[in-house]
Amino acid sequence: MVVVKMTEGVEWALHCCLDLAWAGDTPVPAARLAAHHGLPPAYLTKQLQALGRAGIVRSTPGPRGGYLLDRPPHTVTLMDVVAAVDGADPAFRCTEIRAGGPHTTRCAIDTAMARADLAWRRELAARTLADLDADVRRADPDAPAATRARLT
Amino acid sequence: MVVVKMTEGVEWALHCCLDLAWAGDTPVPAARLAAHHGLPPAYLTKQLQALGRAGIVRSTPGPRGGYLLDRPPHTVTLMDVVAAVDGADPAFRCTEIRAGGPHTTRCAIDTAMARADLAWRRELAARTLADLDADVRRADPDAPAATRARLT
DNA sequence: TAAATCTGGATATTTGATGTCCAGGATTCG
DNA sequence: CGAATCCTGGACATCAAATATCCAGATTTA
Repeated sequence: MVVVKMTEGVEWALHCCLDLAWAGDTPVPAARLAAHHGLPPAYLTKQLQALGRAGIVRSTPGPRGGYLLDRPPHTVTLMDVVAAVDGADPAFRCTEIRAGGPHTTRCAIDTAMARADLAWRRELAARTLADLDADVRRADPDAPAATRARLT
Repeated sequence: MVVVKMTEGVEWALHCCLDLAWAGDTPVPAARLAAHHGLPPAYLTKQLQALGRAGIVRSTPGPRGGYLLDRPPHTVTLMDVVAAVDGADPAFRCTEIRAGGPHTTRCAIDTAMARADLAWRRELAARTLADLDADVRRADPDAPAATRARLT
């Protein structure tokens, strides 16, 4: 019974994006990202591919290949990542059709829910990977370098 | 693949609460509410019971019994209904434990998500059944009376 | 007492997220 | 060139939660 539900995949994707931001221009194989977080590699692959289709991440095949962040961290919002992995479908679509006339007026409940959903998206769109990076450095300045070392 | 997911039950519960507001002090049986919306009666019952446990709705058994809204419409927020039906659990709990020290610092991703969730809840907590009623009357002044007539 | 209605638990069904596997293609290195 | 590494994409299996059904009681009205 969860109100705002996000797939686990979003959490993984966000962590991986931050990891890739720290890894810089060194490709990181999906298997290493998965191992770093203790995740099933075959499933994490799905999220990475979704990020790739969204243009957030880029991949290079072959030895020494792997994934790279394909855009500067300050241009990738959390909403971008969420939309890439979980889709950008409307959150709440009320099925009631107003019976009053020929116009299909939007149900009042639907409107209220859409407004709440918009507030949620706006909040996520206002924060980027660069913001997360800054937050982490504030709490633990060594964490990014340590992660980079473990991944590359 | 839905980002903000709410159970269908929430939609039903909201519609029923509005219906009960319009029905005033005349009890409406669950079966009639279900028929009005074309919903499975046995399942709608569950949502109504949840609303009852939350003190939003009251029930009276026996013939001429049914459900009543138990609080003035302007005191029932959409968040109240959502919490009653879907629970008020934390929306996003990031599993990463910071490795830096003895403190279990909250992960930056978790914090960002919590902020977005809060914005969503705040929006829902800012609107009441009375607001919805006003919206509906603005679009179709006769709808409340018509619904009341069909239900009582 | 008989009919109407709610209560709450047990249980089945369905849907979507989660997880696995594999055949194929691209790239690097020896 | 050949082998190893790595990604791609689809098909499929599993599992948890929402959805849906049913029923044996309890309560109230008439």
